[in-house]
Amino acid sequence: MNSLTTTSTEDCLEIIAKLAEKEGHAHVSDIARQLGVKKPSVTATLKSLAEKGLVQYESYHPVELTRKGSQIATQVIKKHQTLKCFLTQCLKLSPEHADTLACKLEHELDDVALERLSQFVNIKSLDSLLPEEEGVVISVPVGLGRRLAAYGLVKGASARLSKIAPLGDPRSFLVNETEISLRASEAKQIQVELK
Amino acid sequence: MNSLTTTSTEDCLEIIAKLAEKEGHAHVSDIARQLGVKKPSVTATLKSLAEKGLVQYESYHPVELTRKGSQIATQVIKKHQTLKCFLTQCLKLSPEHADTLACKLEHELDDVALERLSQFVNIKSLDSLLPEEEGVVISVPVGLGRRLAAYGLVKGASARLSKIAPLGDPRSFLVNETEISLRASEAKQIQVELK
DNA sequence: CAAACAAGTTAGTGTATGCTAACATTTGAC
DNA sequence: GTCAAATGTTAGCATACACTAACTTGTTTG
Repeated sequence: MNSLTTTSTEDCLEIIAKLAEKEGHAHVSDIARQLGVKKPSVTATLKSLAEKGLVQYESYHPVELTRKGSQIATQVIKKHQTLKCFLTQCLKLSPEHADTLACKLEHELDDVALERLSQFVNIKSLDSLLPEEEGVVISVPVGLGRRLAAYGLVKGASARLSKIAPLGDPRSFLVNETEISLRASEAKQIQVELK
Repeated sequence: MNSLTTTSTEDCLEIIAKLAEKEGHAHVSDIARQLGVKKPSVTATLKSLAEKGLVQYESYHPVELTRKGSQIATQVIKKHQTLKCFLTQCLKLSPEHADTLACKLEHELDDVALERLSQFVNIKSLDSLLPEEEGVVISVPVGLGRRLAAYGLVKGASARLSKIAPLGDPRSFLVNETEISLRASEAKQIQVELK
């Protein structure tokens, strides 16, 4: 009856991903603070996440997202960013307000609605950029973040297609003046907002 | 810590309001069906609603919304309709899909966001209609519904300002060819979508 | 390197929500 | 008017989520 992920499950994965990205590791205390709950609640949630195979977790040890967990986190973050875009740009809410609200709405947004909303606010995946289009990166999948950040491919960077590859898979993009080569499978997971 | 109304509380009030409007009374069985839960769950919810002063309820007797309950129901329905408008018109979701999703999102939408979303999809309150504007009624507050329906003021009816009253309170509207006089306080609660 | 502090966990509760099975009340058909 | 079906309720239970208090493990620092 229950889906695999409830609201708090998703929230927790999302925060673990963000912390891992930013700090390299996710402490129980930090998760608790971000989530606005007490530490024991986090411990309990982590156990349940571990049972579902979404994180790798042993008591007193650092938490890691599994592949499955990363995928869910990436998807949630995608929804969050798309909603935030809509809330700030179309509804003119403040970034803080938009974040708060997006956090609540993201769990209800199904995939079809996400797709439509993306189109509506002009968000594409990096791999679907056309030659003359330029976009601002708004989300990078969990896991790829650390590697790509080194090349300047971070949230807020602007990206454009630099070379129309000869049908080839590794495609080149110009990110903040720097040329980066990405596999199509990677580019597909990166969201950009068209100008 | 808890606000007065949780998701299921609001859902329940909303459904009671709709049933009362349509059928004149709200049966436990009907509420349960609409809400997608079993009857005992509804009984429990009604008790908690009664404790909060949102419904008048005695075992084996018909449920009635209190004034406070009606206000909340009206507000929830307003959010629902506004979201539905956005989902169907901007995101091109089917009416069914939009209803389902709106039901989930409506509980998270705060008042500021509702206000902005209304502006965005061009929804006004009836009392703010300008002389040349015409709008389609999309929600009528709980309680007023039965009376106004008699005059043709129902969801889907089109309305325009017929007489610019001399600053006067009872203002006249032309609803589907019929002239209706409304108090400003009433007109303010009726939502219309501009064409 | 040990004590003190920080970080994390366990145990025990509480609330919200929903369920099933069994019981009670109403209502309507004869 | 009585009794069966429909309707509604109670009791008992389960799960998700969050809390506090008390305990354990890890870390840091003198």
